[in-house]
Amino acid sequence: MPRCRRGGPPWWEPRFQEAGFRLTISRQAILEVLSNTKEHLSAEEIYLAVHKNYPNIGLTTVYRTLELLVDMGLVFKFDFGDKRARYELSPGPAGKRHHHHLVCTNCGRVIDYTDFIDEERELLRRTETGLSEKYNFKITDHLIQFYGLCDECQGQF
Amino acid sequence: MPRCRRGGPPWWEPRFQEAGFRLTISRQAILEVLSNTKEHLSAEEIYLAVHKNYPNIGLTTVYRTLELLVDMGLVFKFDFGDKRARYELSPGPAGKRHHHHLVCTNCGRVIDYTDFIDEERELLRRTETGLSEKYNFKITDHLIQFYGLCDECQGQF
DNA sequence: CTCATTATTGAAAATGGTTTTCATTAACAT
DNA sequence: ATGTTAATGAAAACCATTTTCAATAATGAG
Repeated sequence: MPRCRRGGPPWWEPRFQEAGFRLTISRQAILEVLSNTKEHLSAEEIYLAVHKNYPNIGLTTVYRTLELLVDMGLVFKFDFGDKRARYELSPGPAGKRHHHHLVCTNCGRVIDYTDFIDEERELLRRTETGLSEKYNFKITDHLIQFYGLCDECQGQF
Repeated sequence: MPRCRRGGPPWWEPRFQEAGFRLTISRQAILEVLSNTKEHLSAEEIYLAVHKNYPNIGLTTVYRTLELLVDMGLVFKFDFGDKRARYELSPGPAGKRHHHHLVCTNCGRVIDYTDFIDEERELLRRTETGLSEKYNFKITDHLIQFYGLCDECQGQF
């Protein structure tokens, strides 16, 4: 079943207009899949989900579209150490909050957390200022991930 | 030319003893290469460096050894987004300081920095405590990287 | 020191996620 | 509508990494 949208066009539509890219069926389908999941899907998982409704959309297109979406900043690409890239729709204008990830090194589970983002933002600000002065390096992005054992996996050790 | 060591056995030797692994020529050669560079070498680069002195050590062994060293905690494995893993000798007992990385998204240059590590440690401590309580997640490691434009690449945009 | 045991190794082949090629199709401006 | 050009699908290529398997070397026992 579709998510609650008030019929209006999805927020990413103007982004295509501006950038001059065509908003094709494939691209919409892939964005739909990403917007309807809380998971961190791999390219193949996205392909399989899209394939249910659009059996003629190929894996190649999924890869190409994801690359485009990442370049456009609509989608984030992550590496959680399981040998394949995983994708996640960016928070968007009024969407999810910015978050980071906890990765269980035993079972691979990934937990999103939005707590402590404020502290991290403060760290980021100071680091950015400092490093910018020292190395003349302009920070545009950051990656913060924590690794460890999740609830269920702690018992095993 | 060899680094200044006072002839004593390298610090990683006992780690092999304890773990019950054999400290073979290959493993020593690879550790030597890693301890004599400031770069973030890829498996192939390590292979090429080792190959100069030990032409009979194969790439397979380099991969296998690196995996072992990472498991033993003697070496860190990083992904800077250039499609291959890069390796770095762990700080060791009296070695380099713990550091994080600045990655230039234009030229790929990687800068190590040890500044602000204290702030990060503080963030880590608080985050660890908080997330541990909320999700019962035991943090054992973290990955913090900043992306942006290095000194030289800023002019291009 | 010698031998047996078992970890380690090298070469070649396999793996598997991702990218490229190229002919075909479909979006969009006019 | 229609032409231009971006976007697509299928198959092949790519390429870092892993696996296979027979050969070799490190270590402990005697």
